[in-house]
Amino acid sequence: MYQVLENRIRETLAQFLRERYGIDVSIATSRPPKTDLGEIATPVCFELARRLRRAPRQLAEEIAPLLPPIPGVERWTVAGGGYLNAYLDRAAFFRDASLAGAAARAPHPEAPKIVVEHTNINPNKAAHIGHLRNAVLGDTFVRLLRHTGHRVEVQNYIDNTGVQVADVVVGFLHLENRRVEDVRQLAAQPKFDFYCWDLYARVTQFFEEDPARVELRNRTLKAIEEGYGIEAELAELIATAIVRCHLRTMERIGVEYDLLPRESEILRLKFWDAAFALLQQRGAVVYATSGKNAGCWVMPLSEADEATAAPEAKILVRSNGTVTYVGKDIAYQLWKFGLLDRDFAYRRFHTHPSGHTVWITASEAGEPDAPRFGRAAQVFNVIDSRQSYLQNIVAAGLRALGYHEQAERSVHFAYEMVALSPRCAEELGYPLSEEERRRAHVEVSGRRGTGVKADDLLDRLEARARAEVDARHPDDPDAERAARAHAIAVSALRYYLLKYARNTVVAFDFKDALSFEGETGPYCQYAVVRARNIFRKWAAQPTHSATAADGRLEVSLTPEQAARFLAPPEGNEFWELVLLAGSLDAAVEAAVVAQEPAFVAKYAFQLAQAFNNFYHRHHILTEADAARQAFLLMLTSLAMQQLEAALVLLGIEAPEKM
RNA sequence: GCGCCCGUAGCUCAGUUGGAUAGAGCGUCUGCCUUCUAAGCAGAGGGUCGGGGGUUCGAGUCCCUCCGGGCGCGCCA
Repeated sequence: MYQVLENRIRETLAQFLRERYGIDVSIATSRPPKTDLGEIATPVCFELARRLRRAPRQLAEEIAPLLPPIPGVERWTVAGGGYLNAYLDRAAFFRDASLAGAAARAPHPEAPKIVVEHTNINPNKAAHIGHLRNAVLGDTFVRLLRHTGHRVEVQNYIDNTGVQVADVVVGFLHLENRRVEDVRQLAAQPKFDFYCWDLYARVTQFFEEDPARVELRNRTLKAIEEGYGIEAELAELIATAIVRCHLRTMERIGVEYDLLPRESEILRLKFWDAAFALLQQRGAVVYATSGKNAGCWVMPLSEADEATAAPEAKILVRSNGTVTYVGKDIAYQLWKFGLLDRDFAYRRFHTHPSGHTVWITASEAGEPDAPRFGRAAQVFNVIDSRQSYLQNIVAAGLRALGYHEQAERSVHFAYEMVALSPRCAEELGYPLSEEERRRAHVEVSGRRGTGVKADDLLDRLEARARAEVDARHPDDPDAERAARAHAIAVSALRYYLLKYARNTVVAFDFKDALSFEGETGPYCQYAVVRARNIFRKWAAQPTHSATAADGRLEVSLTPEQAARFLAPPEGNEFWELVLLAGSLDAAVEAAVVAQEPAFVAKYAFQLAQAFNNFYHRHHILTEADAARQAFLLMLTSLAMQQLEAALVLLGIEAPEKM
């Protein structure tokens, strides 16, 4: 609702200034520090003052009385050195916000498609907290985009033919001397991803002990890429089993996908050949005949500099003819935009708990009723910021092909890594040097098997939540308590990963992550539960049960009464809650524009905090004045609805009881 | 060496195209449960926004510079 008012004010003001002063200026708006000063302010007169060479305060005083009426705006004042401050019609805002609710905008079926690629875990070991941050950020951003009416396709890229899978294959074959059948049995076990986590770390050690063993990896990788022998068979087996483990893990926190594109198909269907032909055709790659890159196909990244003699270039095809990761990524990015003259075949792979189907790519025999994947108008790649160099090269590749618009619309949705706080690393038994102990954080290494596994963390969160739930509601059915503990655990985890801005390194710490108090997901859920309790008890009163049976709040309150309860000064505290509750749309829009899901997390917490404060000060069920009680109920309803909606966008569900 | 990011309260972090008196959580201390659930609320204390210079009506925010820290820069992915 707030955003609607903001837009009205911006448009009206811009038009007014154009007509009266002949000036085109973008109108910035902000929230005044206190509601005494109004609800929406603009410093536009300062900008105007510069252009017209007049005093800002004088201009503001001249403009304020002349502004045309704006629906929802009661009056204007001039404040400070020349702010124009709008005072909203409180009762109208309350009514409109309550009526508008928090419904998502329906996407147009023909709207341009946005592809969001996230998760992308190497299918050779269990997921860890770093992967959780990726998935939670990506998933939340997808929810925000869909809520604002965008058509979104979620892709989770599976690098099933890479070095990491090859290493685990080497582990099974040469470290453990397993046969395919042995591995097949292991892969059917529930914690196969944990098994591979340890094996992968052992393989890393195995290579370090004797560098000559790397040859094993190279042979294995080649067999996997070309798809022959026991190695390829094992790689397929392992990667598919691990992908299923990852999907299970992500389903625990409410993350779902549309498509799993696999590297094996990019190879088999010769996506690279098509991309390479394009790159050659348009002169975007050159064959190096001399220098350190002799024998390779490279993409020049800068003009040859006479001073340095060696222009910057990225190798796309190695001298042995194999394609680098970036090369394959360029091909994949081209496919996402529908710029590659080929497509995958698709098969159903899995059904999420919601009933949604996840598709996987195939090289042949696709199912005929598969949706049309790819052909995006915009692509977000959720990848940690350590890969920004490579993401830039992918975009440079598109530009080199002349696809400037698609390069612009290739967004690296970057976020900083999740490391461990030194305390946490020591808790986990990793030895630290004196120097590391003084650091803000220490990096984990999947290669060495250090880090916090996603499922372990979730188990701990659920156990902790379960203990809290059991202490409060020992007599409730077991299944209900388990479901609530799960909802609380998910909320704690998702909020913890979403409250940090993307460019903040998260120094993971069990104490913070396992907390259910203060700025946490459970705190936000608790506010919703408190509101629900009020309605449950209110509806249980004999005189109300009839009206509340359909879940809708039916109380009688005239606009005049609402206006009276919201009037300053006594009504200010209510008005501030109304205003905040009515600002979800503005928070979501800001989050989408800035690509920063943390904005919505912060908003949810603020609203929960404001509601808890209100809850504490006003006892609704014992309110004697019927009109006042009706008002308080409506206010509670508004705050609850908006908070619930904000939480759903964060992937958090409030349980009935806590 | 080059590139990107960060430096705000004891700790962890917000601070939306530059805007009004810089905020929150945790921790510390003090109060509040016969009340709609205390996973809560209220209060106290805590700041040269890393240092210096500049831009302007106005800088935590933009520019320059220095200091400190993180991450990249491979015929790995």
